[in-house]
Amino acid sequence: MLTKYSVAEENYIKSIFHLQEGGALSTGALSGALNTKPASATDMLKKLKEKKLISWSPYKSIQLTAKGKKLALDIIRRHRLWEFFLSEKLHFEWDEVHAIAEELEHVSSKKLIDKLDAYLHFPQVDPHGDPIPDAQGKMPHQEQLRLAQAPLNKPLRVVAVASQEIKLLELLKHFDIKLGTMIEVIKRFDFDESIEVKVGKNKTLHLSEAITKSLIVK
Amino acid sequence: MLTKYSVAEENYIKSIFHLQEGGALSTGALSGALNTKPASATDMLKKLKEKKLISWSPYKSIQLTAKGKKLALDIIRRHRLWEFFLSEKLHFEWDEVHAIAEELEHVSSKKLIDKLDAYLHFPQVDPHGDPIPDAQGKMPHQEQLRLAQAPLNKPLRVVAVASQEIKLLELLKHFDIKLGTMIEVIKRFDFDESIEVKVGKNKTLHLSEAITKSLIVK
DNA sequence: AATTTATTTTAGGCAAATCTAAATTTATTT
DNA sequence: AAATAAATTTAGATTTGCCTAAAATAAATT
Ligand SMILES: [Mn+2]
Ligand SMILES: [Mn+2]
Ligand SMILES: [Mn+2]
Ligand SMILES: [Mn+2]
Repeated sequence: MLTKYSVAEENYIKSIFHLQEGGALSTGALSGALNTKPASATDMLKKLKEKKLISWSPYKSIQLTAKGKKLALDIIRRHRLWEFFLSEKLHFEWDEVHAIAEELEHVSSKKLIDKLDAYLHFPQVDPHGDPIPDAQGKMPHQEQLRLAQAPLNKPLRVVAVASQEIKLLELLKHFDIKLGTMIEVIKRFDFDESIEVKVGKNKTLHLSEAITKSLIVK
Repeated sequence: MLTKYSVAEENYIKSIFHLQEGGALSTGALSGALNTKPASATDMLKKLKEKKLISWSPYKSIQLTAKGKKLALDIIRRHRLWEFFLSEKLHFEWDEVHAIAEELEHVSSKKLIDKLDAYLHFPQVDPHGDPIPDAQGKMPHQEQLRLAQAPLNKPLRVVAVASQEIKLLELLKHFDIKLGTMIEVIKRFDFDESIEVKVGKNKTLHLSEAITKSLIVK
């Protein structure tokens, strides 16, 4: 049970977990997310199947096994705890933590992560508002109301962003939108699915469809 | 200049640095320290030479270049800062920090290490009493008086241990000897180079040659 | 239903880091 | 100064993770 996995294996497992949330998971999408080629993904799928982390056969769909899901949640736990540490203690910016956590998440000591968790006072969400699985791999389910689907004229709080893309985070920083920011939808434009919002007290912004789909509010 | 090195390369460079402190450096000693075989060390020496981190030719001696030494000091900086963090903030024991830092030291972000340094208030020594190189790679030179060579009847402070071997650290923990512990040499026994010491106020211990050579005092 | 296009898998290769076994060189004894 | 022993290097393999190009399969069009 104390099996160790390689950095590559862990990155694949985590990506599979994230991508299959969003429905179907193709070899192409998987390799795309990992900056590899489809042929490489196929190689890895064979190995992950061998290790009973996924179920898959040539041309058939990819599913995490219970074992694979458990591993994925553990990696996500490490990733998000390190992100929280980087943001909260070392004062890194929103858009800088992800890349560093991508490396730190592979340091494997269980004791390290549990002590880090305690040191940070068991945070519930990472700096992007994403929930942090606990030591048993339980992850609180989060409502996924996108700003794109939100009702008009109702004050909403930004609780998460749907992507960690640096370009998105930069843009949000420019607009001064972060976790906790209050937003109200004023008007929808069917032409391009853009919307006009009120941010904070007095500022009015015009947000593209891409942005409204990336903001998760409550 | 933003060259990235592999985990294996970094481990070799660090070991070469440490081992050549203690005089001559053989391929066998190097591979021994890294738990590999001499043939593997030779392979790596070729690569490190190629990258101008060491000077070496078949059967000739191994020397770090200026570039190699700089890299070594940078890795040692990362290693010792993480050790300090693990000990000071996460309350790991003396003998647990080394193995984890061995992994953390390879996370490459310069900004991460400098922010960590600041967060820890620029510590001067790691939990084993070893000096931490600064951001420019300067490492304060440390007096290396071994308890084995120390004068009789003089109160001495333990400032470092010469090895991170778990077995040694366990033994020291058993004797309740740590950094800062005051020790006084009472008597030497030529028979086996062992010594009798007074530790703290009232306790008297008999220490083997292996231990007296591993304790650095001031 | 047949054809074309897109996706995925297989085949064959390469670089990194390791190994064992054999060859070479250096060091130590007689 | 040989002979023997020890250390080191080379030769040849293996595993992991990736690649390109070709083959196989599935999906979309005509
Ligand atoms: Mn990663
Ligand atoms: Mn995150
Ligand atoms: Mn290491
Ligand atoms: Mn140390």
